[in-house]
Amino acid sequence: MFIKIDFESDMPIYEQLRRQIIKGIAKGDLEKGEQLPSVRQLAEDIGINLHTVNKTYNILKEEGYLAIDRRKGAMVKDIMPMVDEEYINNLYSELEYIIANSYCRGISKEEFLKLCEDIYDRLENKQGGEKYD
Amino acid sequence: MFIKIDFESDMPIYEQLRRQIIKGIAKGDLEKGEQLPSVRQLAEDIGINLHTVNKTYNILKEEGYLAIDRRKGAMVKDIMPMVDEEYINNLYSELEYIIANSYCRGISKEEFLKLCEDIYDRLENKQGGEKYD
DNA sequence: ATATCTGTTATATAATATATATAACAAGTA
DNA sequence: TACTTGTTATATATATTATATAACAGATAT
Repeated sequence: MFIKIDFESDMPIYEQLRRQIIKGIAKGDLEKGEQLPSVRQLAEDIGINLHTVNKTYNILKEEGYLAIDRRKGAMVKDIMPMVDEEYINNLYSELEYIIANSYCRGISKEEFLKLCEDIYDRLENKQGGEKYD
Repeated sequence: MFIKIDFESDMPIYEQLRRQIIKGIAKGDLEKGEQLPSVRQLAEDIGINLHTVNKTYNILKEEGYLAIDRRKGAMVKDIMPMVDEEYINNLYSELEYIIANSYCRGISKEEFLKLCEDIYDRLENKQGGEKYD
């Protein structure tokens, strides 16, 4: 896999892992229906504990990203999770904070939107193969 | 003050407080040079411990938002913190995650940019008074 | 001078979150 | 039978978060 954990980071390992898997799905590095490594395998690859991987997998299952089959392990769901009210509220509040912080520091609306646009474009180009790098 | 703490939240109190102060500065609810309540006063108002407020104030001082005078207390700095490389890297990585999450859930680039634009506009209109609500 | 207000420092305590280690289990597969 | 899944349980260690209490230096107001 493509996982890189920063053991010096303030962010918990299980959360770093969770975010990288979501990024992986968004980029298409992880395709829908694709099998993920077993909790033991991934834990060994990264050099962390099996329970930490298990925690991440279960959170992602709860969020609607993964399906977990007791015998086959975890796979990326065919259908991605919904945009419910809770998600929107969270997104709004998170963006409100990030934008407030950027705004205070003098980042203009245009700069900020450009940054978001670039990130979005980079995702969409990655979809369906490695046409661009 | 305008602080509302959610004691059920997973987010630490000191971090909720930190974000609300940053939002307050961005909105202009807290003006540059303005005095903040003393750590004891604010702690009492919110119903939390003095040290929790103190922690937030010191983080915000470290980040360049506040100046703390031992005798007068904390005030909003006249000059806002810089956009250094560390901040940009953090912002990028944070947005990359948020956008990946939104993208997976089917939020289009246009929807996302519109949301950011609205949040930005709302901030800018709040500046310098209550012209709009 | 005295009382009162700042932030600061120190110490202690409790609860929770994070991460690991080890072992065992049920169920499916080779 | 041996090996693979995730799962469950137990235990332990460490770090984070939050609180409580007390005291201190320095400035300010009465």
